[in-house]
Amino acid sequence: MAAAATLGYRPNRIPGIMLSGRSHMVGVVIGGLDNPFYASALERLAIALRQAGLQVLLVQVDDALTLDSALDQLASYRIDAVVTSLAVGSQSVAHAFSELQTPVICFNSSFVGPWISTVTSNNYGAGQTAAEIFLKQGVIHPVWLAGPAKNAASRARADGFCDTLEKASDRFDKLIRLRGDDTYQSGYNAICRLLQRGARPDGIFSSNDMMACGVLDALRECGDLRCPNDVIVLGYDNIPQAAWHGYDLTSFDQRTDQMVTVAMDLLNEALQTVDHPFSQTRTINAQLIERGSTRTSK
Amino acid sequence: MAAAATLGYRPNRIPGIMLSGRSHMVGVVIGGLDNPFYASALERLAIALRQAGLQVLLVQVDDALTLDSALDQLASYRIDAVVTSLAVGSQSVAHAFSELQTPVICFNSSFVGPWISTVTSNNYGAGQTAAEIFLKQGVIHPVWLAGPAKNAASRARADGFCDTLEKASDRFDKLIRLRGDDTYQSGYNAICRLLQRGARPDGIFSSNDMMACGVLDALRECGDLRCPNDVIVLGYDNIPQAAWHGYDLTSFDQRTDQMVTVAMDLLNEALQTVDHPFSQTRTINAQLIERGSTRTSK
DNA sequence: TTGTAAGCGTTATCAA
DNA sequence: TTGATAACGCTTACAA
Repeated sequence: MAAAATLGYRPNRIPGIMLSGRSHMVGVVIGGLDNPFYASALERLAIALRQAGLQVLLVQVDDALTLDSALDQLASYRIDAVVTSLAVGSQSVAHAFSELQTPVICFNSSFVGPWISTVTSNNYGAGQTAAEIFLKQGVIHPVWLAGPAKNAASRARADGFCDTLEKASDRFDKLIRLRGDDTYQSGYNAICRLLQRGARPDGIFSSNDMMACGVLDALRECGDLRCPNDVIVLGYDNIPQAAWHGYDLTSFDQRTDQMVTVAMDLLNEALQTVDHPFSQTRTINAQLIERGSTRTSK
Repeated sequence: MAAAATLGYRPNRIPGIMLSGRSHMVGVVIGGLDNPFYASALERLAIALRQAGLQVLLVQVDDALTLDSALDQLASYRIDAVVTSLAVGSQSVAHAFSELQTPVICFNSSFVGPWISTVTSNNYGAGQTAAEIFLKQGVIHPVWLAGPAKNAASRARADGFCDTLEKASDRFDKLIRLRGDDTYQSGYNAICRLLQRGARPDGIFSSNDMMACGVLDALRECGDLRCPNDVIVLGYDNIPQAAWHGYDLTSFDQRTDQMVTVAMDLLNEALQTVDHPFSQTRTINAQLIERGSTRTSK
C-alpha cells in the first residue's frame, strides 16, 4: 500500500468493463443548454448519477445527424444506459435510441419504444390548471404561445389548456394561438406583432418561461397593456429568471428534483433487468408557483 | 459486414484503451451551471471535443470533497486529460489536479502547477477598460461589486479597475467596494442596502452579469436613481439575459468560442507531449458589448 | 496475403 | 487461506 501511494497507483477500471460488460457509465444526451431549465436539470442529474456511482458520458446534440454518430460512439464505449432530456424529437430519434439495445430514460420528453422509459411532467394537467386560472381571473381574450411543433410537451400543455377552455367556451373569446421556438426573442416578437395587429389580450399562457420573459418585455415596450392589471401572464419551467424582480413570473415548476429521483429509480430497475427491453412511464405533477404576473385585484 | 449489421455488432473501444492507454475521453469538471455563462461554455466545449473525436466525461463539482473523489474516478477511467471551468479554486484544488499526472486545461480559471495549462480572459485589461468608460462618462461616485473572494478572475478585474481609477484619483470620489457571490440575488441585495444607506452612486461595475441584472432591478425598485441617466452599469460575461430588453446591459464578452478554440489547441499540444508535464497560459481579450445601461447623453 | 498468438490489467474461478 | 490461470475483445507483431 505504501508503494502504491508513492508511485501514485490508481486501479484501472477498464479491464473490469471488459469482464463484466458494464462500464458504470451512462450516456447523457442533451441539447439547448442555453435554456436555464435544461442546465439545471443536467446539474441535478449529474449529481444523482455520481451519487449512484455512475459516470456521465455527456453528448451534446444539435441535430439528428450528430445524434446518430454520437449514439454509435456511446455504444462503442459500452455505456450501461442513456438518459436524455431532448425536448424535440421525432420517431426517428426514438428508433435510433431503441437500436442501441440499451435502457434509455427520457427525461421530460416522450419517445416510445421497447427500451425506452419516460419520466415526464404532467403537461396536460398543468394546461388545465392554467385554463382554470384564466377562468377564475376573468380572462376573456386568451392567448396560447406554443413552442416548436415537434415539442411533445408543448403540445400536451396546449391540449390541456384548450380542452378546458372549450368546456367554458361561452365565457371566452376565440383563443389566439401563436407559435414561438422556445427562445426569449421568439416570445418577444410574437407579442409585439400581436399588439401591432391591434389585439388586446388579457391572458397569455406561454409554453415556457424563456418565451414568457420575452412576452413580459414586449408588453412593457409595445402597446399600453400592463401586466398584471390588463393582462396576466403564465409560464412553464420556473427558471431562475422567473423569480427575478424584473419579471416576477407565475410559472409551473416541473420539480426536477422529483423527476431526477424517479428517473434514477427507472434507471436502477432497467439496469437490473439486464438485456431485456424495459419500458415504463411515470408522470410528475407540476407545481404552480404564483407570482406577480397573475396577481390582479380585479 | 452483412452479418455484423443484422446482429447489431458495434466495435468495442474498451480493449483499445487497455492497449494504448488512451481512452479518448476527457474529464470535464464544471460547477455553477445555473450561471448561463458556464452553461454556454460547457455547450461549446462539448461540441469542440466531440469534433476532435473526444468523449466528454462530465463531473459536477460543488465542493472540494467531491472534487477529490471525482478526480480519483476520472483517473480510474484512464482519461486522456481534464478540462475545467471551475471559477472558484484554491491551491489545494490545483494540487489535486496536478496529482493526476494528466494534462489539465483550465478554462477561465487560474490554477498553477506543472500539468496545468490555462486559457483566460484578459480580466485585468477589461477592468482598465471599465475604468476608462467611467472616466469618459464623467462618473464621480464609482462602485465595484466583487464576486467571491476566492474567484481569481473577479480579483483581476478589480485590480485593473482600481489601478486605473487611482491614476485619475483627482476626478473620482472614493471607490465603494461591495461584495456579492456571483448570484442575481446578491447583486440585488448589495445595491438595495447601498441605496438604503443613502449612497448615490453614478457608476457601478459588477464582476459578472448575473449580479449586474440584480443591480439593475434593485435600481428600479429601490431609490430614485435611473439607469443610464443617473447611474451607468457595466457587467461581465455577456450572458443572454444581458441582451434581454428588460436589462439591455453593457457587458464584456469573454468570447468563449475563441477561448474554446485555444483550449483545444492547448489540449492537442498537451496530448502530444505524452507523459510530460505541459504548462502554458493564453489570454484572450474580452470584447466590450455596449448597450443601453451605459448609453447616456450627458 | 492470410493466420496465429501475445498482450493490455483486472476479476473470478478453481486447485493446491 | 493462498496462489496460479483463464477470460474479457480487441490490436499488433510475426510466422506461415
